[in-house]
Amino acid sequence: MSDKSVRQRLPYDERREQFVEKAVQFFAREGFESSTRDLARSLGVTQPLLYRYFPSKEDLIREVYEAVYLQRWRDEWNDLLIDRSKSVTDRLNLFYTQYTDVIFRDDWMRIFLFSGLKGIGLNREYLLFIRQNLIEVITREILAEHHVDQMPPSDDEIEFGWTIHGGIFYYGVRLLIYNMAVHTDKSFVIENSIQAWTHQLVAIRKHNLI
Amino acid sequence: MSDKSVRQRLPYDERREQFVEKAVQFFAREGFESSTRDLARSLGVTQPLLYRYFPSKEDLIREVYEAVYLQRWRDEWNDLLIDRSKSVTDRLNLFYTQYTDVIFRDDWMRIFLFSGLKGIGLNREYLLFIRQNLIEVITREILAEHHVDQMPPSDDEIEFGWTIHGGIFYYGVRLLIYNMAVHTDKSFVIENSIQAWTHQLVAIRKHNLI
DNA sequence: TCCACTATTTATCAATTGAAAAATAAGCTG
DNA sequence: CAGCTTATTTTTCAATTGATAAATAGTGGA
Repeated sequence: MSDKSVRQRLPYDERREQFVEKAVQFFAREGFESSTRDLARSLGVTQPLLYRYFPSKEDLIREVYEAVYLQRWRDEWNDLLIDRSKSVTDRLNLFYTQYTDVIFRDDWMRIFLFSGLKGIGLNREYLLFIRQNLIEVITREILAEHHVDQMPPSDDEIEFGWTIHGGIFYYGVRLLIYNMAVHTDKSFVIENSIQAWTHQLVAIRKHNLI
Repeated sequence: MSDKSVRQRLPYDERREQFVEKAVQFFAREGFESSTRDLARSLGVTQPLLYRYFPSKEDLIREVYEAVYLQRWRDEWNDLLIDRSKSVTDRLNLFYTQYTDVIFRDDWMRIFLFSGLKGIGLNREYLLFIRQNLIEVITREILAEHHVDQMPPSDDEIEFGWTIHGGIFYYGVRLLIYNMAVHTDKSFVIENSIQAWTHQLVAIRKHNLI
């Protein structure tokens, strides 16, 4: 508002990138129902300019989703999780420390929850991805390390993985969404979750083997 | 829209109650950004009538929050959780079966998440209530049953309770918010969560006693 | 230096929103 | 049945919304 006269002219791709990047933060903070005018103001441009880059608000939001979801999973994690030169516990500790560094951020958490409530398909896709690349893999690795991997993971065993994963996720929700005073260090939560995961999973498996 | 001429005249309290009750379902389904006109339509009345009962949309929403949160905790649960004539496992099984019957509903889940993202104070109050009346109580009971209750629960031990509780909660989120196909019975999730809770909590305590 | 291209702004629209004011009618009391 | 109370509807408003069209001004190339 102060320096109206200065018209910042950026190349198409650069401006577009800037818009998406800042839109992530904006919508995470204000919710997807906030106006395109407020978004434009926070970007330091006028509102119609947004429509030069995105046909509609909905299209912009879709790009926000994609920016948040698709670019945060590191391919190296796939290798780490099956690296049997390390113990499963070490692998899981390393993975969840890094993974929570990525997702325990205000923008990621809030957009994940916002989009879930709006019923976008992307959430389901993401959860399917997590199941395949994380829950199932870890379950197999734990069973292998304890030499009880004669049969593939059952639905029930996978489900217990979700419970633990959800517990860790919920720690982030309480921390970032509900701003609860969390008196415990993240590493402690991760450590105990992993211990409980391995121990209980083996217990389930052995119980079913009888 | 069909029978405009029929003007249903209800006593003040009755109509007010009806409005709050239906508003819970409406906002859970459509989100809090939906218009008062749509809400009124779903109620079968005209939009200005809402303003005879609530000064503003915000006030109505506040009442929706309260209706959802405050009226769902059963006082008998406080007694159940400390009833040492039963094993802690039995108590927890009974409690979580009933508790999830109450909160694993579309309206409860969605309004809980919606209001959390909007940053209403009620969420924090509710979580503090859960901590005091559930997590802390259960932690004490588990420690007592295993005769390791010389010291009160530590923050870390409470935190692990949250992890388990969050895992169960997340099961509901996947089921009701993300509409994921959950192949496992609720009772199985509860059972394993409880087993993991008791086992891991005692492990933490014994580790700290050394 | 001038011109063409296009990034950006200004001006504007129609639809929707929360909310208030005025008009109407249901139903109780005498 | 008359009359009063008030629950409910009709009408209306100003503000905000997503989106479009036209005007303007940077910037690179001939």
